Amino acid sequence: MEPTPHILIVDDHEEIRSLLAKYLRKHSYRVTAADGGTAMKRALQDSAIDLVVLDIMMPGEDGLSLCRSLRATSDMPVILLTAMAEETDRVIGLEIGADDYLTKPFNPRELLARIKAVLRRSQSLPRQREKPVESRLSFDRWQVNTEQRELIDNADVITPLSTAEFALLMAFLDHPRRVLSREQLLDLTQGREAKSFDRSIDNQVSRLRKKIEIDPKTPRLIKTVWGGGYTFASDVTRS
Amino acid sequence: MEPTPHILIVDDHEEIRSLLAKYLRKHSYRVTAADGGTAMKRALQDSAIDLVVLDIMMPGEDGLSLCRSLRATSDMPVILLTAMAEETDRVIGLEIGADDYLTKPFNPRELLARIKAVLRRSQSLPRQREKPVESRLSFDRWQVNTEQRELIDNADVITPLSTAEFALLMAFLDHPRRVLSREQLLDLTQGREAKSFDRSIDNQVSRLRKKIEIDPKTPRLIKTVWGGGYTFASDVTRS
DNA sequence: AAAAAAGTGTATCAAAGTGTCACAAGCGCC
DNA sequence: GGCGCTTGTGACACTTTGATACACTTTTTT
Repeated sequence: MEPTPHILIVDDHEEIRSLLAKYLRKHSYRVTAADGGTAMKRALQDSAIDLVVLDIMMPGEDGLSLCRSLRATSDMPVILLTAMAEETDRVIGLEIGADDYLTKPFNPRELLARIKAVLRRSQSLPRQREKPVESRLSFDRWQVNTEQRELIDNADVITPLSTAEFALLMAFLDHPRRVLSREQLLDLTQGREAKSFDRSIDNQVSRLRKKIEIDPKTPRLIKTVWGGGYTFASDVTRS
Repeated sequence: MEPTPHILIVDDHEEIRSLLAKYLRKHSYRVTAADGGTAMKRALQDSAIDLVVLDIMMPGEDGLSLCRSLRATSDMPVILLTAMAEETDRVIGLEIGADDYLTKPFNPRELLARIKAVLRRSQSLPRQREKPVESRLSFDRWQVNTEQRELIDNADVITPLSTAEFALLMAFLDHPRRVLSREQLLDLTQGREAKSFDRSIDNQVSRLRKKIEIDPKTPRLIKTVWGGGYTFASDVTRS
């Protein structure tokens, strides 16, 4: 009974990040997006990542060396993306230890297939992960079924969550008791930047509150921080 | 709209302190300087510091152990300064958890660049660890639920607090029986500097008094110190 | 002691930020 | 295609906050 795999996308292009994130989420993966090496390392620290999709061409520390350093410390599965179809790149990539390789432009469906394949392969032989896998998340009076993306009540009543609601909830559960700005939440849930006057997070918060709060008018779980964002005000336990 | 970051410089050399302070202020950071561990701890208590620049070679308690103790209790970003370019020092520094590292002599411009980089990183995604989970605070006839950001009466009546009111109350509860100037309160509650003729703190005090004082006209908890600021005139107990 | 200056309390107002409803575009699914 | 569900946008009401104004208090000056 595995929880939903958690994919980390590392790419400096905002559109690619959000496109892939959206696509993979729709196919019920959990997704975190990072715009470079620094963000990648932080995400690996903060979350239990199962697979990394890594763009090779990035400003700053480039993808190949990131992949190499990743491989130096763990056996995290990696799928490389590149703009060039150079055979040499392919060779280098696989030599470095990438599990698979895709050249842009590619069909998201193809990436999905590769991800499935790599995960199946990597899960067949047990690997040691950076963090123990969490099986069940619970907070307040709720339990989260991350596979079915639904909430379970004390009384075993099931409340389904939409893709966006689930992503938002996971962002909060990954960072409880911390003020998350709307920008951060957008990045965590969709890997995209805010438009001007972006109110989508406010709306999702409103929708999520209706599902998890006893009285949505006076929320006790998702607190508003005026001028700052939102905070998840409850303990989260993994069991 | 982020407030200006507040940098704390810890160095025993007066010239270095004032030089760096001047330079960073010119680049519109807010700067506090400390000549050693004691002053550093006081500054961390009294102000909302965003990043510490810490000299490793200091008489008394040395920089490395200061850095270690800093890390033990918080995840404050730290940049270390050292006179020696020893590789071992670098390794030790980063192992201890410093975010970056600079060897003297260095160009102030370079320090500036590192500060920017570290702040960007530390603000991009909040870190995993956080202060120890809050206990219950109580004073006078009130109990504070810091998680829910609300006040609870003797008779279990709940009084909600706005974001700013809660921040102000926490500033007082962290420094009971001490005179806090309006500038300090602004820094502690919002991490910003006062505009000219800034009366926002006075306003918030007025609003907070209406909620916590029995008779707001003759306050017993938040006392005015004429020409000095305000004082919280009650014991605070954590349970 | 009176007058002036400096500092404070708070009502009032405007601006900024937030909650949420209605609606439409998009998508998946027959 | 048509239906239902999801999600972002725009709109509007409401809340929170800081600025301003003025009355009042405390201190300083004369």
